[in-house]
Amino acid sequence: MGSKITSRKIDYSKWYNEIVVNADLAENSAVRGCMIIKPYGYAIWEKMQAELDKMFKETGHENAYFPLFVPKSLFEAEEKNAEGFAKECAVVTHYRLKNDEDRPGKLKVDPNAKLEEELVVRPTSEAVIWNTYKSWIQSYRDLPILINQWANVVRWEMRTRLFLRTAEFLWQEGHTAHATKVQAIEETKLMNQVYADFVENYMAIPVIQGTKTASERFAGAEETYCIEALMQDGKVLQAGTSHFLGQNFAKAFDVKFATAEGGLEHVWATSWGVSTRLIGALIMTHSDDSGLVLPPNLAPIQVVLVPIYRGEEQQNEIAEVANTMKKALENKQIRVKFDNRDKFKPGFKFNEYEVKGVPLRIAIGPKDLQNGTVEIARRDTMTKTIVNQDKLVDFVLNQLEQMQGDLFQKALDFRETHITEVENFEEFKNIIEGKGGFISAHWDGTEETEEAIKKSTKATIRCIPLKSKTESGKCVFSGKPSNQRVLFAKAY
RNA sequence: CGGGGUGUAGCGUAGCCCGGUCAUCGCGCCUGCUUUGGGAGCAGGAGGUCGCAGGUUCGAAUCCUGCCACCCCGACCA
Repeated sequence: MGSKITSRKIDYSKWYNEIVVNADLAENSAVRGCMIIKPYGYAIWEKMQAELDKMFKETGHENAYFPLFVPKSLFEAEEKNAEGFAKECAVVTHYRLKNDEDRPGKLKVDPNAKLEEELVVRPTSEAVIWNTYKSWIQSYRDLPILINQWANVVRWEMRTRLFLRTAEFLWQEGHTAHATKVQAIEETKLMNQVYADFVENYMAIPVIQGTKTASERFAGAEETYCIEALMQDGKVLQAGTSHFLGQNFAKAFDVKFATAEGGLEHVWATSWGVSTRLIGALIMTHSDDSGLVLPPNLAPIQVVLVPIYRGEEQQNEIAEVANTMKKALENKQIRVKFDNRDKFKPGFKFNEYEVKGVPLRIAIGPKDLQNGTVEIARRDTMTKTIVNQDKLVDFVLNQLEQMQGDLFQKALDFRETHITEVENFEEFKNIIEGKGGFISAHWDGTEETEEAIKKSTKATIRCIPLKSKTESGKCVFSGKPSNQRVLFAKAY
């Protein structure tokens, strides 16, 4: 369990649920496969939102909001996209309930309130947005359109998994329109880079950037860029995608613009998104047996102050010192909580904040008052240090920065030791069944081989990495010639 | 939709084979006192249509039938 997960036999879902429930992050909802995010978990999401939003704006994007309901006729306009999502759509067919005469006090759907046209609850918003863009775009002067939406979407998956694949989830979806193919592809790559930067720098999760194979591509996309992250149990999670949509949506929704040269052309599109699935990635990358471990850059509470005292007089005395420290730390933009609740003992609080993954805990007791010190405990290493009060602020700043870097490095080391180059299919199967992680292998580029490997091992091609050298070799499955290695893994 | 499993207090559970002081225990909750440098102790207390509906029986949490819900495995998962 926890950080020492090396065996594939461990019941990972149990470990995961344990952390989630203990950490007050979420619990299963009465609604099938949906989730309830408690305030503390939501605070993490808000922090992620804030940082991502900043990055989107720095790259020229604006926020907007589009409807939750998509009329079926609009939804089916881009055929590939519609087909890809058809099997997981929640559909609104009626708009009214009425009293059930057979069961007093109960309601039933009013058959007279059937909608003329069904409404699809958005599984993604391309359709409704491109229908809107049609009226916003006439000239090259209207381009590019660089819009992002923060929203919820619904995908009626047959099987759900908390945070990783919930029926309803929160996300952001960017939808851009460009005058040229080159610009659209640049946008696609740019956002892939933004995601990689965010996930690595804020979440301390190393990712591999790459492109998807045709079979793993987004329905309706011509190219899908992704970031893939390795979890502690050896499985891989797709953490974010950025799609080059070509002119597919422009053609489906008839979005044309007048060029500077006087021509009329379809616009080029991209879409990109990350979701609350990232919270799952965060948990599965850093957590250990004692609960969550949050990277300082994301932690809603970075430092918690726990007083230790005997009697009201001493409590007041310590509270005064603690409040002074709190102010000093807050002056350096550190997020601090002083937990002066008298109902709980220190040991209880220590445990509580460990479960919640608070990076640093400062304990102040009578000994510290006497010595002018505090005890500082680090969540990731579980080490304690006695620090002089006058050096507190510098120490904390330094430790937060250190911890952010250490968490990333630890995850990176784990990943680097879990990328295995293999040359034959026997080896391939052994790694997948045993060690797990990424497998770097040659692939002949055919869908048949990809499918056959998936059937035989459950491993899929996670991506064709952007940073990979060309190298000639033989396909690990078919033996046919190949000029590049791709990354295989079992995925969530 | 297939295969397996589970429904007993807010949560986690014992009891079910073999029907009869069996509604058990832990956590949590409430009151009081003592506690506070690693999840407090003691004493007292509140809280349950045993998933639902039938049936068998003198008697059902327990046996039978049907239904419902949830979980796990699979199919599915841009």
